[in-house]
Formats: sequence, C-alpha cells, structure tokens
Amino acid sequence: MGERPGLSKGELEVARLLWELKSATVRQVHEAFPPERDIDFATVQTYLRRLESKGYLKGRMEGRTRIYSPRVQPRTVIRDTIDDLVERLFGGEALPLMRHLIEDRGISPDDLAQLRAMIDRLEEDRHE
Amino acid sequence: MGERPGLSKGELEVARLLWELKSATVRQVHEAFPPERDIDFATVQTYLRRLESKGYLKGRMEGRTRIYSPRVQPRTVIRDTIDDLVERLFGGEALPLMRHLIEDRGISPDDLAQLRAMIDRLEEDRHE
DNA sequence: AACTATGGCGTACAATTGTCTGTCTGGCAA
DNA sequence: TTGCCAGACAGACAATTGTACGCCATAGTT
Repeated sequence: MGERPGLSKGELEVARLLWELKSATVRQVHEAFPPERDIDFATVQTYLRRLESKGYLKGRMEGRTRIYSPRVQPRTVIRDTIDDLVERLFGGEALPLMRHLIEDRGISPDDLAQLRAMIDRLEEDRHE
Repeated sequence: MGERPGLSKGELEVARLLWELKSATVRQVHEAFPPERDIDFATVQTYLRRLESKGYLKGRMEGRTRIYSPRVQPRTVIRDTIDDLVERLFGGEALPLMRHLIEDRGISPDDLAQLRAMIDRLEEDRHE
C-alpha cells in the first residue's frame, strides 16, 4: 500500500501515545510520557515532525499551535511491526511468540481467562 | 543482568539463525538465509562480529575458520525484545498483543488447537 | 608454480535514529 | 511597558545500523 518508511522504536512509542490521545499537541504528548521516561520536549517534537513527514500523522495549525492526529490506523502499523518481528525473531511463525507470551513471560489468571474467551469466540465463529 | 547493548533488527535475524544452527561459520549462517533475502556474505560477517563484541556470541578459531556459538540463551534475548516491544507498542500490556495475534493476524486452526492446549496445560499447573 | 575459492580482518560510509541547541514570534502577567 | 513563557521551526551532531569493499593468507586445483 502506502509503502511508508517504517518506524523506529522511539517513533513507535510516540505514535502510540498519539493514538491514545486521539489528537494532541507536542506538549500533550510530552506530558503523556511516564515521568521516569525522561525525554526532552524537543525530542518529542522531532519525533512528531518525522512521523508527519513519513506520512503517519497529519498536523494542522490551530491558532499558532500544531495539532497532530493519526493518518494511519494503529492496526496497520501494529501489523507491520509484529510481522517484521515475527519474521526476524521466529522465522515467520507466530505460535512460538504466543508460547513465549504465555509460558515464559507470566500471564495473569485474569488475562488467561480473557485469552480463553477470545479463542472460544473465534472457534465459534469458525463453525459459523 | 549483563546489560548488553541491545540488538538491532538485522542482528536479531542473524542471532536467530545462529541459535537454530547451534553453532556455525559465517558461510553457514549466510547460506541459512532464505534466497530471497539477498544479503551479502560480508554483511553477515559484520553482524556476527558485532554480536560477538556485544557479548551475545562467542567465536573460536577452528583451524583458520571461526566458529560462532551462542553465549546467551535465546529466551533471554527474546524476552528483552518482546518486553521492549510490548512496552512501546502497547504500553506494557501483553494481552493486546495476543489479541492482535489471534484476531487481526489470522491464526490457523492447527495453531489455535495448540494454543488451546497450552492454556489448558498452564491452568492445570496453576491448580497444582 | 600459478590460480581460485574460502575466510579473517580492518575499514569505509551513507542513512537512520536519538537527542538537543538555538532562534524567532506572539501572548499574557507584572 | 517589559519580560517571560509557549511553541514553531531549523539545524546540529554523535551513535547506531545496514551494507559493503579490499587486502591478506592458506588450501586445494590445474
């Protein structure tokens, strides 16, 4: 599709915050960072600028403040990112990744229940 | 622990192949790449050298050929990589990642069954 | 002996990434 | 007014990453 440049780790981080805020100024994104992630205002600004020039966000001026908002669906970016990771780290197979998530990284009982619900729902759909 | 530098995408790719081969020369790793991933022999060599200097691999000379083998468990690297990804892309929650894997990226019936088996096994363990 | 393939090693180098320093402008509080 | 703050915009810059060239040595071939 759009064949966009691909995002770095830092850019991803900022993109996620922006999706969460739906639409925001540089300052709002900067404040959305957890306090321990000590990142400079200008750095966030640079990331947003780059995200815009790569086509992931669009920015419009509101008075003299720039408001950024998403231009591509999170889902798209997530898919591409995960696909790439699965490819490089597991040779393209997703199951080992799930195994890791479930077995090696602890999963809470609550999440486990939700996970089970997810697959139940999916299997139901598959049988009509 | 060891506070190792962290791996780039390309390095991860090479590291994975090496884990798969257990132990290998530059050439063997190079040949392990799928044909469509057109990568230069020297590039692979550089990656291996860097992986060694970062402490992920160890290399020993066998005659005049260098044999690389893992120095850290795949699991460790995988954990760190996934943790980082989950942090940046999902704000630290793993469940959305699973949801993505199951719902947005298709999962085969076969994988689904295996996934279910994993969950069953885990739940059984939890109840002693 | 000359040639070729294999492999080590050092080095190069452009692009990308992560981080910031400046500089300018328009409002708002003192 | 007189500054100070918010924020835009431009550009700097070192580190990392991806990719590769070239030189040298040795072992096997002709």
